[in-house]
Amino acid sequence: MSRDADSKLHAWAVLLGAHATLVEKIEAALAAAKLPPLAWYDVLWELEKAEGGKLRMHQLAQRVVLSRSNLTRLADRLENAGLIRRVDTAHDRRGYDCVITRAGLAMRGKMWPVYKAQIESLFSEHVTGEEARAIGDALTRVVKEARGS
Amino acid sequence: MSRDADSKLHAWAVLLGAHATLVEKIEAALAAAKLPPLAWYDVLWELEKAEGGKLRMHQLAQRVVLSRSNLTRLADRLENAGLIRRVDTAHDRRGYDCVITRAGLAMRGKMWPVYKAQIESLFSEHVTGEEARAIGDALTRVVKEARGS
DNA sequence: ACCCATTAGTTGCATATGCAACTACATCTT
DNA sequence: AAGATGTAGTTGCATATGCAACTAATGGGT
Repeated sequence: MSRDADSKLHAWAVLLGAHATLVEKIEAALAAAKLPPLAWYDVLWELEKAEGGKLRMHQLAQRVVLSRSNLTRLADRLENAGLIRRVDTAHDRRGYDCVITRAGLAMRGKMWPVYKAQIESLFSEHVTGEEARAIGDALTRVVKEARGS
Repeated sequence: MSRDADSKLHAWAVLLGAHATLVEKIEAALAAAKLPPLAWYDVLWELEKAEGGKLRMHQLAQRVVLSRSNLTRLADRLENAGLIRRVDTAHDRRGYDCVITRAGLAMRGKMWPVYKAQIESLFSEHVTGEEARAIGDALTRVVKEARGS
């Protein structure tokens, strides 16, 4: 039991280290290809996945796990770059829909191969299929609990 | 094979989400207990683990995965708070050793229970021992490769 | 011994981030 | 239908972060 507890704390520590190391390398690869940072990718991807390519600001903030104030400015930059647009919604005059533009779709398309290549060489290559499934299952459960309750 | 590739990409995506979600919650818990952020904990812990409670700046930067410039200022804050000290090393007049102070040890001791409680309720509770071992093993390998080559 | 490339660490600058306060609108309660 | 309460999003401010340029010291090659 204490053995288990230790291996869990250890797993968390290693997860932190792996995250930091890989994200740093991925950001470097994107920058080297003169592409925007990972945060931009996340926003574009969430929008592209969403029904009609649009989401409300607060939904987007939740999905990319950013404070709302932070998302406001991130959205400013993306809008400035022409990759998204803010359009008024019919039903709630307080808020907007963020919509991905044609240029946004193109940019995500350009970022993905670079990103994917990094994930594969840094992560996938060194992880077995079984481990990947364990990671996916376990962390899906973790996220669900953390957000649900 | 494509099945495997997908589950690996998926695992990475979930890992990113889990990291963001949990770190956010842990930071909130530390702040609520009027304790310093996670980054401070990392520095203190690396120093405490190290031989003689001291490390060179660049070693510390590597271990906490921070750019050197960033570590300079993080160290400033910690030094300012009396938790670490910078002392000249005998052998290299360019650099310093960062040493953890008595107050630094005490602070890490105060932070750990709060941090640990969060890890357990957010992570350990929802992960089996087997999954934890898979995560630890796989990501240890990943980090080693990413840093080694 | 001397220069050159390298390494350690800090700083200027631009950008990114979170919190709390704010405005504007929506919704609930009575 | 009016006022209280809550929600959407933005902004001011303080802090945090990375990159590139800088200073200082080391070490290797000749």
